[in-house]
Amino acid sequence: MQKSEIKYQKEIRVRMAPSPTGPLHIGTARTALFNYLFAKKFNGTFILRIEDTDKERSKPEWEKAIIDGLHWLGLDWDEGPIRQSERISIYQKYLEKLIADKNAYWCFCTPEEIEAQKQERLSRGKPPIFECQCEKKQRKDGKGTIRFKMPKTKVFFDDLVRGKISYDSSLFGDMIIAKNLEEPLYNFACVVDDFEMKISHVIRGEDHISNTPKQILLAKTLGFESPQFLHLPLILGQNKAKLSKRSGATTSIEDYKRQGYLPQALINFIALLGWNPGDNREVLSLAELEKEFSVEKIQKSGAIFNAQKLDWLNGGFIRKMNLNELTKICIPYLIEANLIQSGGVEVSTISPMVALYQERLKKLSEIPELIDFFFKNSLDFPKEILSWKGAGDSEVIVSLDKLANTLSNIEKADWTKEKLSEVLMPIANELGDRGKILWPLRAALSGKQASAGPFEIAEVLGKEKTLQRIEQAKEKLTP
RNA sequence: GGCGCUAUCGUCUAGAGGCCUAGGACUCAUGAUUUUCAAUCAUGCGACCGGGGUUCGAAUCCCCGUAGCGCCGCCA
Repeated sequence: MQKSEIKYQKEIRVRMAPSPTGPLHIGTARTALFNYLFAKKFNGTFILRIEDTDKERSKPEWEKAIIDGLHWLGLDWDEGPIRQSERISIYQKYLEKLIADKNAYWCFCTPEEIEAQKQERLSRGKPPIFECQCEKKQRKDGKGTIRFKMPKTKVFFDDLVRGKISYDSSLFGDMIIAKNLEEPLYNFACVVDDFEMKISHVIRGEDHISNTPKQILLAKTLGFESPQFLHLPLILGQNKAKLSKRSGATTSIEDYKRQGYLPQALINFIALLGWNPGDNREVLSLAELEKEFSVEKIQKSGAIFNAQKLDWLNGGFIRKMNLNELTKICIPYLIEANLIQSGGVEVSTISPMVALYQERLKKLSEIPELIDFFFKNSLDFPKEILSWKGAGDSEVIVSLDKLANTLSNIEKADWTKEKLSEVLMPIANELGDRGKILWPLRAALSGKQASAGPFEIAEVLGKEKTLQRIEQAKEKLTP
């Protein structure tokens, strides 16, 4: 399939058009990313348009959530947000023109009549569309809708990633473009705005592909030149269907943030879902994406959301972070886990603990369970954890005694992991099996099967607490 | 049901007719390192949907199947 060429002659203007009916969806975020990258690539303008024509479902708090999410991801726009709800008079003008020109008409059929006709057509193997042939001037409830008189023709368009696509509009029916003069509907408002805002390229999800011919015909009727279209493949869930909350997948950016994913990781990941830089690089920053982005490399088929790869990317970005920055964003998780009080702890107190787990962290939300032992006065764990390679209680007690004796001789001022290692390693080596002493130490200090190393933990804990925990471990083993 | 789109390891992908014994990444397995877990490094497992063409030669081009997905709202 031949891909069509991007028209450069006019100013590049793209838009991101979410409807504020829910949190920022991962698919919406990806559409935003590609629009953003496209604008950057061609030195164009990126516009944020809020499609809030649905009065019932649109909520200001969702608009805020979407805007916050976009900011968090670092996807900033050049114009907007422009709300469709504030442009009703513009749509009204075109609606009146359409009606005056007899390209649109009022339909007073009832929902029941419409449904009945669709069912009837479906039973005959025809597309379930509705054709209004009524001459009604009014409905009992006084309500009606405005329908676009769909021209019956073949529609062709050149999609920037899919190439030539054609449709037969005689299969469409006269679509409703507005509930009334004050309430335009998506397909119509979208066409008017794309024209009014001089949008040069419409970059959106593949689920809009079948709206495209309808919008092209509407635009043509209104005398508008249609923008170029670029339909992105869908993000799929494990079930290979469009990623949805219903199927149990996490879909909102807010939830990913809450789980401790970094915006860089999310951006990197969704960029790679359906696009690649043309070489083997996998880890890319937004700045690098801006530099490398190319329409030619956009995939045609949908991509299944692979959370394991996201985790891998996230872990990588966490490892590269500045420790203080990392600690700051970890603190809310510690507060939520009741390990520390809000506002009561300095970053410098926590950062040494975070430092020990920076390379073990995949998501921020894992930090409380990893470092909780630092905050406790006594550790609650089964004594078996202290045993290295099945050593008996008495054997472990011997090791712990030796540790207590050795460590108590180290000056508080010398209490660094280097010094601890210097003192303890010779002893551990003498034993032939370092684990005989190092494992009980680490286990006694952390109370965990797996943790950071004993010297590092001891350093953060300090001399007093270290010795105290060794004592507590001994008590556990003494009947 | 109609229309449209898509089709390479389990997943994300490289591949523009010979460079393909199909490359990389995630996952998984094994090993090295190591006091544990990570991290890191090394190795391994693993795919061209099927059938016809075209061609000296096809993962790549064409056709036909098949499958999956999307849309068919007074939602966007």
